[in-house]
Amino acid sequence: MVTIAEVARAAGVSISTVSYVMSGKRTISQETRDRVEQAIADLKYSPHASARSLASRSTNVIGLQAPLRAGVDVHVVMEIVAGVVREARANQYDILLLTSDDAAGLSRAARASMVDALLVMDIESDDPRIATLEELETPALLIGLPAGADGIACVDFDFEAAGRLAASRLAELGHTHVALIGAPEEVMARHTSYADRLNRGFLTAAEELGLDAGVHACPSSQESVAAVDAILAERPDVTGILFHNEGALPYVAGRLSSGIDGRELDVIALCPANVARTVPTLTDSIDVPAEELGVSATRAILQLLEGRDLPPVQLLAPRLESASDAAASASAS
Amino acid sequence: MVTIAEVARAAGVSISTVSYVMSGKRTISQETRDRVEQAIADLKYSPHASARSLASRSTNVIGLQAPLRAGVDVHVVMEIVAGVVREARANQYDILLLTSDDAAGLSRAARASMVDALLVMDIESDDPRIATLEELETPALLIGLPAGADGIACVDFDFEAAGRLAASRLAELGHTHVALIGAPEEVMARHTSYADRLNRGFLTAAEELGLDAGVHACPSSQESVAAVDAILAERPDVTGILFHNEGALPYVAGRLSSGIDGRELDVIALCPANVARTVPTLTDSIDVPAEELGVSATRAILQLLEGRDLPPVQLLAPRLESASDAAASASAS
DNA sequence: GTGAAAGCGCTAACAA
DNA sequence: TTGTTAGCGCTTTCAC
Repeated sequence: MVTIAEVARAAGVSISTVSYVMSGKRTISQETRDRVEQAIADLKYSPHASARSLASRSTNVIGLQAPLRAGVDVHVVMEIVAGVVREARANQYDILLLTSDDAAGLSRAARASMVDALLVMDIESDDPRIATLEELETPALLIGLPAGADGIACVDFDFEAAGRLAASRLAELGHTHVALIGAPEEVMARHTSYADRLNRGFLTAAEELGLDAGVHACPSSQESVAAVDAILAERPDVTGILFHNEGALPYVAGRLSSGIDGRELDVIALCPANVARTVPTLTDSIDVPAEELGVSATRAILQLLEGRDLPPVQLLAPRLESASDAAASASAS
Repeated sequence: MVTIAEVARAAGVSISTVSYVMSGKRTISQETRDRVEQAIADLKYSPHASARSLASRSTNVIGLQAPLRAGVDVHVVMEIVAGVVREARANQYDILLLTSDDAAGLSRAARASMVDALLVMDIESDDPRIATLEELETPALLIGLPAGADGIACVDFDFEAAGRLAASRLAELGHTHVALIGAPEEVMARHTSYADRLNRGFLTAAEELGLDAGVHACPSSQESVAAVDAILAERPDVTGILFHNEGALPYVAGRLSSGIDGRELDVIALCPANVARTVPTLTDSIDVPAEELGVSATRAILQLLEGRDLPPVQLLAPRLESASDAAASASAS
């Protein structure tokens, strides 16, 4: 193990000079800087992370609590995580991966000073972890939006606006009977924050627009086919659909796009653009900018770490993409 | 921040006693232990991770390099990661998440002493990161199996045996013309270790059994439907299929199970059991025990950390599950 | 522009 | 069975 002392000796300077060359917190003569940097390179020195964090009282690590189990929108979770890791690394931070469904894990990491900040995913409308986070002195940020206003900053995709956007788009297309086919029963039951908000946005906008609207749960399995058939049978006037169930999408996409029993349907899928692109028969879609969300959340928490102020809630606005746009951008790339 | 010194003062003992109470490396009288533990609880003390790792020269952190981008078997990756995190936590280790496609990230984490060991996923047959790992003094383990025997231990699912198993099962069912419909072109082209091995196992076993066999790439998108049709058109005698493409499975499952143009097909899907369970029309499947794989890999690297010996290659054996078994276990749970 | 030295909060000899 | 203390490798005052 190469230590800072060896680098200092090799460069013929003091330890503190080496430290200041690395941190840039002091002006150093060009000549000295060169010698030190040469020594660092020659010896392949990298500072010991723990020693550094013990002395500086910061770890340059962000704790990320992500839902890892298959079931809920795996692609979305993966992309958010990828965005978080990428943006963190771009700012000299690393990511400590914490298991979900575990409030204790959050305080453990924080109290052991393993992390400088916490990023928490998979938020429920009334999430028990929020109380834990509020007791901690560690900066924290939610990727999600719980029901109550609270002391923890939030960053998320604006699912409520997405619901409204879809409803008005369907109205614009002339539909009077619309349906949101969404998350599986379990997710709805847990009041996962995004499902609640999407439902609300869709239903309120539909009501304002005078549409006959309903929300329907849907399994993320092959059984989605039968489920969708049942929904359409039960509501024979429905011709406009907002579909938000990434797992079920592949099963039902072909069926929906070709219409059912001669009934022509317009389907708006709410999913990441690259998922939508794997389903060419889709008509419209609303992108869930998952990676961008991870990036935004990370930027926000980095702001907190710099002591800068932050809007308490930051929502990424939805954008409608018609299939022709998607095809165009796909062929362009 | 509560320090060990405050705990010591509160309990009326020296700081080393507190340390030894926590580590159990010294016998402590029951009375003293009680007082110390009480003080720890009262003050909500948790030891400072960096201070501890600086003094003890170990971090209790394992670096995990995982492929985070959507594209390759998202469910499988997630479950492996979940298994790793779970098993690591059960043994007092945390997981530092490193971005993939980045050999430099591995040595950075190792040389900064951020991790005690490295776990590397998404291995290609001839992976450039192996050379990097061999230069490091940090224990490392691959989840995957590169072509050449090398100094780094490997744990993986036995894809080659799975290929053989599928071929012989199809032979047993009476098929003489079989096909492996597998990963997308890009994955094959990269020589991802698992794809290479699956192909080899399937083809060699088929040859031994006198089957007419072929391997076909398949996109993980809706286009898989057309791709599969093309494959079946091109090889009109094929009636037995090993299907290994989780992304495409939902698109083609129904079609394959119902037979095509009156041709009856037997399809064995190679995918995690919980994915297979979401596709009720599947006949046979071979489980990819992804979470178990993560657990095994983590156990193996923990052994390395304890200085115990390890078999250089450890492969989880495939098991065939018929659809009736799967249905039975699903209804039992 | 540079150096000396006092910690940061622990662990693990060494001593009793 | 317990206490004292010398580090672990760095950052950052304080001094020049």
